[in-house]
Amino acid sequence: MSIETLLEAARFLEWQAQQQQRAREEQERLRLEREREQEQKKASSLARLAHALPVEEPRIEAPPLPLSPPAPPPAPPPPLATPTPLTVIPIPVVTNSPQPLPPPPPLPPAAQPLPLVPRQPALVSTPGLSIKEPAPLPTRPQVPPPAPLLPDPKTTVAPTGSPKPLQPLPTPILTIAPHPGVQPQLAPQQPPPPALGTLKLAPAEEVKSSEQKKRPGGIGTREVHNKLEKNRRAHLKECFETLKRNIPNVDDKKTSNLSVLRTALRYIQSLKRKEKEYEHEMERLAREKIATQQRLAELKHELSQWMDVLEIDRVLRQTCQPEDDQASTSTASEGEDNIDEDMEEDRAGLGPPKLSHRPQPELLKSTLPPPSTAPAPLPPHPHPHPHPHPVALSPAHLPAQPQPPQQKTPLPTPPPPPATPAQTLVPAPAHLVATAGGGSTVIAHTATTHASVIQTVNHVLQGPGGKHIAHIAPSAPSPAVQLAPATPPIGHITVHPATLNHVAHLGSQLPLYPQPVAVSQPVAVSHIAHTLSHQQVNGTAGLGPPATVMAKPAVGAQVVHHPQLVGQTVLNPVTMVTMPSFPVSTLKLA
DNA sequence: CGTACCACGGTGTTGCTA
DNA sequence: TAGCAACACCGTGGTACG
Repeated sequence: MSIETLLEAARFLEWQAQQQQRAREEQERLRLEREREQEQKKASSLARLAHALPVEEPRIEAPPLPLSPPAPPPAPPPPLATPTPLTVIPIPVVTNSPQPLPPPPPLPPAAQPLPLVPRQPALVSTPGLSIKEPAPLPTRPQVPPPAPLLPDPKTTVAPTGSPKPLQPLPTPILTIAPHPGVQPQLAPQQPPPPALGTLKLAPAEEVKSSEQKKRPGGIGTREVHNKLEKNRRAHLKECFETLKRNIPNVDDKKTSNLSVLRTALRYIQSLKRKEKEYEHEMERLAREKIATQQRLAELKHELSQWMDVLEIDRVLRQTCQPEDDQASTSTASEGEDNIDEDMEEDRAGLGPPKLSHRPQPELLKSTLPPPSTAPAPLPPHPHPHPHPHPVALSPAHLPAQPQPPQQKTPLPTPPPPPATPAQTLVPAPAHLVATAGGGSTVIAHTATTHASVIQTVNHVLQGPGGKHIAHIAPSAPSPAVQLAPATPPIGHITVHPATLNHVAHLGSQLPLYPQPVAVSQPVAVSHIAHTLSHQQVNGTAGLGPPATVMAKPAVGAQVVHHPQLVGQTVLNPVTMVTMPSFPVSTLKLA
């Protein structure tokens, strides 16, 4: 504020100086004109008209009024300096008004000018003079405000006439008000625009009191105060406009401040509501995300298990390959294809009905093809399922995997991936044991490294059976260590009656599977054993279409369905050992 | 003491209504 | 078109605060 005031003061001073200069110029010009006129008049009609003077005087006065507009500026200058040059100076000084100046020049002490001027000083003198005179310079600050405005009012007022100007005048000078007659002249000087209101209020008494008050801190403080208040309101207004701009759907100019506030309130409330809604939405999405991630983890786990199984199977087959050459082996398969293949092989003269070993290519093929290849696959590959190789015995088993038809019948639906914990699946070395004891062939095809299973197989192999084929394809890595923790009890073990003894030992021999071993349908096993003895193991026994194998009681296929052994089907007379913990565990004994 | 805030009153403008 | 209400603007005085 102080800065502004200073600036204003500076500007005022400049303006004042300019005004003074102009006033001087005008005054001089007027003087010259008057002098010239006077000279002319005098010269022309001195002798004739003695009245000429009065007429001229009015003229002279008149000019001052019209000139007054410009004059006013000079007025403030009342600065004594200007007047000095002129003889009139003294008068103007007192009145502060430019008008005084004009009158003096004309000297024509005629009627009007004189009375007016003297009155002003007199009236003002008491209150105003004391102030103005003592501190001409200090007074400037007060004068300035009026000055800038003066020009306009004067210009407008002056022409109108003496009476009208009076009203406007009072305000500026403050003290002048009382004198209507004087005011007109004075008005131009100070009547700055200072609010009309103030002017109105300016009745003499009030003005005096206010002036007195103002003296101390007076007018200056009030003006400053007004200015501050004005700035404050401007700022307030700006804030309202800013607020209005930030509120959507608000008319630019037809909304009052009150409506702006109300609209803003509503807008803020709506934003809060939206915020809450979005928070809830975010929470919901977060929960959904967590659930999805869990589901994804499960799927990954299943996939990893399946992949392990596939890998194990592949490795197993690769490893089995050499042995197959020596002893006929068969991969799990009950499909027609397998049989057909076996048949073909037989035709090819690969060998007797026994166990026909597959050439590696086939094995690889069977393994390589992804589970997807077999839509309704049998245990083998319908899905990378844990027990894709349910059948490991008959020669037909090896090639079997690819065959879809059979799969349908035997193992209806591949069980969902075992819920077994995600153990690290270590490709279990396949154990293929081929022994030719008493003309019987025993093939153990296992995809699990689990010691207990292998042990079992070995044990079984040692038994008195004819052909013993064990195909164990656990889905789980089955390292003993890993299985130990949460190994579900062995589901079912179907064993040839003759091998029951040995199987019975499983429970005890399986260090990791202390659980009792269940032997299912020993009767059926007998059939199996019987059929096996008749070359059914190799599939050449006329099992017929794999799809119907199950239906054929003669086949004596023993199918053990364990909740977790979905899709495991043993078409050939075998003993299937299912181990829940393992994706696939099949033990077939012939 | 300077500044800011508030309240009051006056005035001008604008839009609506009888 | 006059009257009215609503609104904005302004000046002014009082008060609180740093």
